[in-house]
Amino acid sequence: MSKGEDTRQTIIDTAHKLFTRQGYHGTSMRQLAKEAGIALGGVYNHFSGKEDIFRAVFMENHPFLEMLPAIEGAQGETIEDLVHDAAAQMLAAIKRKPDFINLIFIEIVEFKNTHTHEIFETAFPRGVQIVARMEEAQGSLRAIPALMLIRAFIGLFFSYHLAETMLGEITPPEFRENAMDYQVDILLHGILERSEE
Amino acid sequence: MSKGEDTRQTIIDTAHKLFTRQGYHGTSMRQLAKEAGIALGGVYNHFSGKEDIFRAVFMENHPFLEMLPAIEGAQGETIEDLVHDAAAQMLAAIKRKPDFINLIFIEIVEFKNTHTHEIFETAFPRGVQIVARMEEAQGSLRAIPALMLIRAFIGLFFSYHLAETMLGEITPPEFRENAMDYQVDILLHGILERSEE
DNA sequence: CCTACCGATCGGTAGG
DNA sequence: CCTACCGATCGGTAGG
Repeated sequence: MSKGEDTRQTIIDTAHKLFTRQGYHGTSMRQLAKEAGIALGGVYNHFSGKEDIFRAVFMENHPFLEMLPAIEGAQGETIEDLVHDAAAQMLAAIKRKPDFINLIFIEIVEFKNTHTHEIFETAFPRGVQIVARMEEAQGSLRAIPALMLIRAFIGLFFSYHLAETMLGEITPPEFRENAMDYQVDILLHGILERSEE
Repeated sequence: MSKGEDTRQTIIDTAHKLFTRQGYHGTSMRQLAKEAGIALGGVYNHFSGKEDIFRAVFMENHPFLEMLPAIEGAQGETIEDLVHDAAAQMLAAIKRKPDFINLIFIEIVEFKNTHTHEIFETAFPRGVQIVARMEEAQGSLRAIPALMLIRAFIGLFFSYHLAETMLGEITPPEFRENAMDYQVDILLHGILERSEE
């Protein structure tokens, strides 16, 4: 990696850290430059402006790019095993980068989703492949469009993460203990055909 | 209502509109004052500062205050009817105030949830009552803690709304058609005891 | 509730 | 002529 690419990556990583912790407008170019170890003016050799930096951070760290591999790499013989394994990997991805979903909030609040279509263009083909895989194994699944199943699955993690973020420190423990297990259980029960087990 | 209270309310309503559309840091005190029809300095006769205004907006317009009545007012003989009716009312509440959830994003990104505990203190007792009601009617419900059922139900709407916001304009229609119906169907199937219907 | 104004800091750019 | 970056400062705006 050249010196220039290295500096550019340092700026992106520093911006990612600061934006998710302090928000976009809450982070100044001066603070960003200082923490990245370069002068303010130097930032503009790599990016045309502040929004250009957010765009790069968003493209490199979008939650979908963490979630898709977790789903794609799920292992298991039965649907139950597949979903449980995918859920475990999603949970691990969330814990690895606990505030990566903040990027989506910034994108919605500050940029009105103007960058989301770029992410979607790269994520969509991979989503199609996942749908195809699910439809192959659809033996014991209920007759629900695969897109709706994926949406329910991904939605479960967004709402789980949102609830943990919002309520984590202020709710009684029984509101959160084993919450993920229960939510996955409800989802599984909701998408599987009823059968005599 | 006195003149002063009227002005205060105008500031809150204007701030609510601007914050949800432009974000917190994206809205200046000057713009807020101008759109509220008063001078910049006059705002500080009603609020101690910008954060104080957000706090008032947040307390008056928190999504929970829209969602709780929708759940509390649900009508129906069976669990299915109750959930379907509650879902319909939640959906109506979302459509009435399409970007009210942005307040939560601002609270998370800009304020790190510092105001959420205030909301929770007023919302919690009402949540307890809903739990009690659900446990009375728990005949055909699976053995899942009522708090987990409420969490799944509320989470469904957050993730639905988030998906609509993020993907609304850029996804093919089949990703969204009847999405709410399918998600409610999956939830219902997931929380109801299997029975010979 | 307004006019007038503050210390400081904002995102971005100058020449070298 | 290139790259990567500097110290200094631009015109405007932030909350108060």
